[in-house]
Amino acid sequence: MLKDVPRYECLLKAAARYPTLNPSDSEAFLHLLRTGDAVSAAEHAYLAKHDISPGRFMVLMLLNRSAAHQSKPADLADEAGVTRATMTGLVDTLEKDGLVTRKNDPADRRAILVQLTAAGRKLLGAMVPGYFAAVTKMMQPLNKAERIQLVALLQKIQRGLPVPKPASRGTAAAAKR
Amino acid sequence: MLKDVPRYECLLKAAARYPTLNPSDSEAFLHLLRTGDAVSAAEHAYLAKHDISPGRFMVLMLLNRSAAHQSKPADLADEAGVTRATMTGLVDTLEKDGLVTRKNDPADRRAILVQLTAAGRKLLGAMVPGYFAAVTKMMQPLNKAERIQLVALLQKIQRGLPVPKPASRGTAAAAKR
DNA sequence: TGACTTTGATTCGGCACCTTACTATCAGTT
DNA sequence: AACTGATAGTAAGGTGCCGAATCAAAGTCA
Repeated sequence: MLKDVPRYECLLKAAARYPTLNPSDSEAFLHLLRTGDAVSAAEHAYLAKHDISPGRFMVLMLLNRSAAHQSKPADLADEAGVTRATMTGLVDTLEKDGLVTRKNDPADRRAILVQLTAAGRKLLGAMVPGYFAAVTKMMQPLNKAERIQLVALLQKIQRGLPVPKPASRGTAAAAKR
Repeated sequence: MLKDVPRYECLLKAAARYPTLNPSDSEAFLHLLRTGDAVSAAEHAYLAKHDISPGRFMVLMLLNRSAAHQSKPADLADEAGVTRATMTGLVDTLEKDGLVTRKNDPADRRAILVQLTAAGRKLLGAMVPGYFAAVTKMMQPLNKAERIQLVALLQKIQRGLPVPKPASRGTAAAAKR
């Protein structure tokens, strides 16, 4: 992802060739992509120290949040914003590492329940405090007022955007009616 | 990527369990990740209409920017922020689609030059105006003052972050001395 | 009940990206 | 000229994610 955002004057020059290019818009767009990517990379780097990917970490956090420490893959996929196929893969590797187990859902024989194991809870206990500390450190350069401002600006953009995509099946059907 | 950012009150509750969790920081962090991801997905969706990936598009844009419409893969990789191995793959598929060609660099027999073909220029001509228009549309919800504010906030965060990572080889050696 | 649509989970193939490990080539030192 | 070390490009193998296709089990409605 683009090592350096072009300087504003370069954008101005480019705008001469492309009438649809708005330098200020493009600048904001590029910075948003770039910073989002950098933050995401920093998160990835922290999680990698514990041998876990962002996707797997999210699954663990979602399970940890639920009272019974268990959920159906389809629900996890919807909450995490990934496809069910992807969730199958995530659960596969988590299970291989002994962090979750699969068991049959007594209420629906098609479904299974993914459950956090003791090892999974232990791993979370060991890494979650450091995770939040890392998040705080990343946001350090902004004071509280600035953070609020940032959230407000991001939300404005967000609302104008088509909902991400991995709608998979559930939401597609839900949207149709 | 997390379909809905948790509401602030949920973050407050979570903070009770995890002393290192700062709700305001986490909220900003989550929104940044989420919006960055959504914007990137929107870009991806636009480019997909022209059967091209963000990575390949970036290569075409970088080539288009240079006067001779040609560059060495190593330079492209550095500018695009990907590894050289990844650049080999990107150029492979671009070449397969006839958008660029590889030729030997007369000045260095290890190197090659990647060159934009007429088809590549034609494709860019057809899609770049729409691309910038889409960018502008995404940033529509923000007025100019807000965009400037956003860029300023993002830059503050950016500067506190470790430089992304795919340093590959060039910068690693450069940084060592 | 039987025929339909929906939903849950999975498999498969594909893409983009990474790291690691090579083979050429070049450039500086002795 | 030979030695050393950096650099150019690539191949191989792995990860994370997606879309499409498949199959079993529910749900729905005549």
